[in-house]
Amino acid sequence: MAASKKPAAVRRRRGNRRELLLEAAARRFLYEGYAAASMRDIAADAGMQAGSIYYHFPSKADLLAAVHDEGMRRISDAVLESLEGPKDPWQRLEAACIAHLEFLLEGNIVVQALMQEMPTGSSPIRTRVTRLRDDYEGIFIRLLEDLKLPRGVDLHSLRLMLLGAMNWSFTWYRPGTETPRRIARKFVKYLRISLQES
Amino acid sequence: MAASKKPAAVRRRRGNRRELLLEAAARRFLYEGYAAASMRDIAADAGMQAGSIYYHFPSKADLLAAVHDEGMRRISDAVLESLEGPKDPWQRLEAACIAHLEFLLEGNIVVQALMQEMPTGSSPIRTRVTRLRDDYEGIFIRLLEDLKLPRGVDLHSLRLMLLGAMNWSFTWYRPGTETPRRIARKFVKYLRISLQES
DNA sequence: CGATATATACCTAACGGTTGTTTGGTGAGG
DNA sequence: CCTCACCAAACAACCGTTAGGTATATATCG
Repeated sequence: MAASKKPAAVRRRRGNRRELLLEAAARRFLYEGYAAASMRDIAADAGMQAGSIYYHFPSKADLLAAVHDEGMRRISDAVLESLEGPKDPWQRLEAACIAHLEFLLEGNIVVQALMQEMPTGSSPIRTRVTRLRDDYEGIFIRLLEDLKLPRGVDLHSLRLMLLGAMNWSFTWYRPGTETPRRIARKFVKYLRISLQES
Repeated sequence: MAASKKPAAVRRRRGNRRELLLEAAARRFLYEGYAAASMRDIAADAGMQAGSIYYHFPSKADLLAAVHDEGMRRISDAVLESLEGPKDPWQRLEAACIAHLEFLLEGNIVVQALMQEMPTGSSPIRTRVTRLRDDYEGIFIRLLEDLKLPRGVDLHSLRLMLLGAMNWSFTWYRPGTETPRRIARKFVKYLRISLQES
């Protein structure tokens, strides 16, 4: 019995389960929605009791906010990293779209949870989340500017169109048929054919 | 007084409040989400008691299904009606997109509620809703086929791209800046420039 | 070095409130 | 008189959250 003195308990150190909790919450928020996901279920998925969540997060709303923050951070990092290679503006846009879609459709649960539920009302949490989202979409604004498109093309609408098409794919995408990479390439291609000749 | 023999009570005949209930439910589902909207609030908006809902609908899930059915019916009718005028394939596509976006962004609450919440899980309700949605999107498939686009253009992806861009606009659209009509025109234009030369 | 204090990361149990739903009744129109 | 369309009240179940206790790891001290 001396061998099992501290079998797995040693791994349970400062802040270890917090990450687990975040992932469990993201999964529940994604599949059931924020309101329908109960703190008890989330806690159970993370292997703890409902009350224990409040050691890590002050409320359910803050849990959602934390999921959003983490998701935005991860997809932002991935997209920015994808831009380190290519130099050609169209290739850069394509690389960003591929990274965006791959993270959204195959990536971590935490990122996918972003699409399902926005903090409701006009809470301070919501405004902060909105700002994070705007910052992220700013990346794509800059990519479109670099394309040097002909006058008369509204970059604002174009960004909304491209990101909208990609984000909506979250609702219909099922693994196995098309890869996120190929979907992203097609979307960019359809825009490229038409807009490139300046 | 013969004219007001049955002043307002006559309007309260078989199934009259059902419509009101549907509208109230749609509004609550839209603004608060399905799970967060309570039967008591919905009933109060329709001017009745919570229990009275169950005279019209057997459960909350069926209420959501009814909202979906009604919403799909309304937007389908609107889009099909918009196609009665124009003959040119591109004009027909544009007309359909305008009708789609106008109904989605400014139209009836019942239609807007479609975008917010899908029946979760794999319930029979969900599969029926999904089938309705597929039928509707079939309209756009046919419109794209009529365009006689060059080979190599995947109509399936193109439909998903176009409808995705439009549906996602529901998340960012705010009245006052751009009209749904102008947004639809731009989206179609960006595709048209690139794909038309065959 | 061993004993003791402290902080961490939970658990257990309970709180008041809200949930979807059911049951039995009721008043008015046909 | 009877059916339609509701009301009033209650049901158990579940909700987010809180309070208090506890075992473990780490730091402090004699």
